[in-house]
Amino acid sequence: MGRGKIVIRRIDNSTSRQVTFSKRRNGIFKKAKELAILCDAEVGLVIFSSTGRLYEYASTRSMASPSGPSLLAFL
Amino acid sequence: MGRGKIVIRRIDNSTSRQVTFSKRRNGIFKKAKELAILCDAEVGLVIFSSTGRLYEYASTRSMASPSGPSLLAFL
DNA sequence: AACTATTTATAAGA
DNA sequence: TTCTTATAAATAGTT
Repeated sequence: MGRGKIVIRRIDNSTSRQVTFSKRRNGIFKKAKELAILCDAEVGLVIFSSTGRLYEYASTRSMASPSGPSLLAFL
Repeated sequence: MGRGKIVIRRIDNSTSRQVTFSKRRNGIFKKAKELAILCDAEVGLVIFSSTGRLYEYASTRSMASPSGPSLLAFL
């Protein structure tokens, strides 16, 4: 899915890893939103980057915590 | 991404919706696993189908509940 | 951050 | 519901 085929293993180069993370994070959030809409599903997605930053998506209020969309803030 | 282009809105036909759900659910789980490995990220994904069935994935133990991977079983 | 060549995901069909 | 395949979409490597 790109100029070359890749093997699914940890990307050693930290710059490349960060770039790939950013691209694929956007991709998976888009997929999550599409799935929720197309299929009338409830979807919760939580991602912690290797640097510890949190990214999350909840398709519905019931997939989120009472105070907002911080699905797993308790961890 | 297929024989035709589609608009992202709820699929009315319940059979089609189920088929699309099954395909896209597999796709997003694959993406989640790849993201976790490639980018050394922690990923938690929870999906409830419109029929109420639960599907989930947690890349690491810390993304899952103590008793197993039921990330949001408390909801 | 943009660009494309390619790979991958998948919509429609069998 | 599993398999196929034409095509849309995601993205790896590049600039």
